[in-house]
Amino acid sequence: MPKYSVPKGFRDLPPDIMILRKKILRIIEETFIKYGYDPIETPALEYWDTLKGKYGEEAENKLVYKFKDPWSEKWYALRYDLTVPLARFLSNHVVQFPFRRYHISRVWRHENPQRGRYREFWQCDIDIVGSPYPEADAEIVNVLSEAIENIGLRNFKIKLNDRRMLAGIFEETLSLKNVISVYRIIDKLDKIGYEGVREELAKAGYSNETIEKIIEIISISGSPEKVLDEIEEMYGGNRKVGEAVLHLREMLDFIKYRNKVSVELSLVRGLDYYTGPIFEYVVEKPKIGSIAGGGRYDNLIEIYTGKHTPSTGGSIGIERVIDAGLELGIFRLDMKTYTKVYVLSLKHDRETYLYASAIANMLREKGIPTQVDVMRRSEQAQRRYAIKKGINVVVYVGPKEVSERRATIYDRKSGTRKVVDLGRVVEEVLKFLEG
RNA sequence: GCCGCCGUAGCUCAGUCUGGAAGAGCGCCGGACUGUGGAUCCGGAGGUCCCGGGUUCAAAUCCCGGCGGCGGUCCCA
Repeated sequence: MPKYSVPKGFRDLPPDIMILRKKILRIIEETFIKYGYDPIETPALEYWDTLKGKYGEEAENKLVYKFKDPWSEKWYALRYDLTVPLARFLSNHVVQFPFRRYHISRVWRHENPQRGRYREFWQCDIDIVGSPYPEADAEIVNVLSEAIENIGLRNFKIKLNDRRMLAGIFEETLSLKNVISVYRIIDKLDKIGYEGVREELAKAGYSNETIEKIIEIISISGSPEKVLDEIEEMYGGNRKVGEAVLHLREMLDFIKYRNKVSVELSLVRGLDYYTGPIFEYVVEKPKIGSIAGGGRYDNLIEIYTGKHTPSTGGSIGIERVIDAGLELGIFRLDMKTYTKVYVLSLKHDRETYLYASAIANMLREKGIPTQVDVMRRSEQAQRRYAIKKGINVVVYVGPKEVSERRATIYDRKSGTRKVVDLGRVVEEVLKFLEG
């Protein structure tokens, strides 16, 4: 046990992990930019009043980090997601609609940590503010899908539903009491199966007739078009259901990854602020929960700005993407440093070190990440260091090189060694790096 | 939050059952080795045995409570 440890559910990220994370984040960010999204950042800390009442009872009572500032006596909270801070941001800034923004940053949730779940994690969030139309929802799904695919994860599925279908069917047509508990139960369908859902509904006190109706609804499956047809036939008379079916149909027309989409009435999602389409990305193989999710929230921003501002968005959870990719063997933690070249000093005198430093600077000027010895270590110790770090090109500098104004380049991959004039070092090193 | 397993060096763990001097491998640092060995060998550093209490002549080991990690549940990214 280390003497000083980090708080539960929080982690340090050492260089090899950070190098992988940054690579993945770069791919995601490039995809976002390609679709016209621009970055924003907001504070980690918000006033508790800002976040209050947006996520649902359970989240706010147990999951949001909140505390009283001992100096000002004010209540603060660490942000729980990036969507509510966006809504708050809009009350302080004038933007042009559609406002397409991305936000890649940390969020905090006081949950019990386990596989793929941490108390501090990063979300890669995109939103379109201002559009009520299904093509905006479809664009979010397309961007997220492409980003996930660009990372190298191919075997994902997109579960799609609409809050209006849930409300129309369960709350209005069936007029169920305590719908939240029903949502909780049907949300578990994937894990416990139809029998499990039946049992839990019975345990919760619902009549057999009601249970069979619920089962009938959530067992509608097949292609998205077929599912929507059936729902419309059964519940199209309900205004909310009709709106949702129409919206999802139009949305599907714009989705490039339609073969990955399934419309599932058992998809619920916890956050209170969703009002229309909702979706979740899941991978089958590592059992890791969802890797991305989102939906439409037409009423959230109005709370902050006073203006009705329909919006839609979603986010990718980077730690789950990484955990899944590592487990599937798509990613490897094989890069320990960005450094490409190590300049090795064979003698620990001022002249040799100045010469080594000059060569390193020549390489750096060409943008080649280069290290020199600052430990005055033996040749062996320096060589071992370079090997351990996976630096394949070593430039040897000793009294001979200094007096002859030369350098010896050693390439570990090919095992070749070459003595070159000082003026040609950069050029020759580049050849080794490319070869 | 609840249930289960676990906690000994930076990491993986042995030792715990049956109480009696704190260990191994890997990693880290250095050397053998005269200037270009992903080798081999040698040496060195590194410990609150998770924390607190109890039992005992004696606790890493037994008992109680806490904390932390992992898996499940809940929920979600």
